[in-house]
Amino acid sequence: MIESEVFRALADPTRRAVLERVAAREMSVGELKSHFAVSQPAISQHLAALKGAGLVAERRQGRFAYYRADPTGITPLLSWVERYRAFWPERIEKLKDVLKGMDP
Amino acid sequence: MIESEVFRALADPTRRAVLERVAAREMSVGELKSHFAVSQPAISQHLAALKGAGLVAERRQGRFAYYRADPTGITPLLSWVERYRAFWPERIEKLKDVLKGMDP
DNA sequence: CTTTCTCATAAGTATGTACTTATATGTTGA
DNA sequence: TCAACATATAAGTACATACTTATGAGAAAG
Repeated sequence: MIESEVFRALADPTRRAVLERVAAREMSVGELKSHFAVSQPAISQHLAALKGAGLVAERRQGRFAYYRADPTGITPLLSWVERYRAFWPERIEKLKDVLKGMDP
Repeated sequence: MIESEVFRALADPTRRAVLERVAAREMSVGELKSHFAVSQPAISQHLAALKGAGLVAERRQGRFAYYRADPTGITPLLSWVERYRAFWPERIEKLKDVLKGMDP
């Protein structure tokens, strides 16, 4: 299930930090690695997980791989939250509007 | 970190389903169990994880334990999403309003 | 008191995950 | 052509997690 993949991808703090880096701006694996205390394969593995969850996109150029966050990636998460509407009577209505404003 | 606990708690599909049940209405462990194909200890363990993440609250009455979803529990998740503001220029502003409307 | 119930905890197991080092794949520049 | 580079993949390891069965703790009912 895609929902589970997104939640699982975000459950790891290092992976969230990686996502936040590539959300700030597109970045190569090497530059990304320079910000973390883990090996290059670990970064590549985190990126693969984020990509599998639809949270990042990849652009290949020569021997470099540039990653950036995909803004549509957290949609499944927001959709899941939206399903709490019955539980959160009024508050959730505004979130619904946010979802409508997003690309489908 | 509480963020990680929330994401980890929600990463498991059974646990999300449990949370959705107790979000619909307060329920005892036994009744909750009747909706799932896992053992009673498994349900208790899922509830302990959800409680640890602040997603459910417990009410004890005699030999029964009643669980209900805690609406403030997903706040860390929404706060994390809100930190994407720089990445999602306009869309996220509305989500910010949602957070303001919530109990702190 | 003792049995029955509701639930939590303990202990064991199989699978998943986050990392490592080593190596493979493909690209560039000397 | 080939050596250095950037990244991905493979394989191994330590720890986490999702389950199980067995048992413990407390409340209710006989």
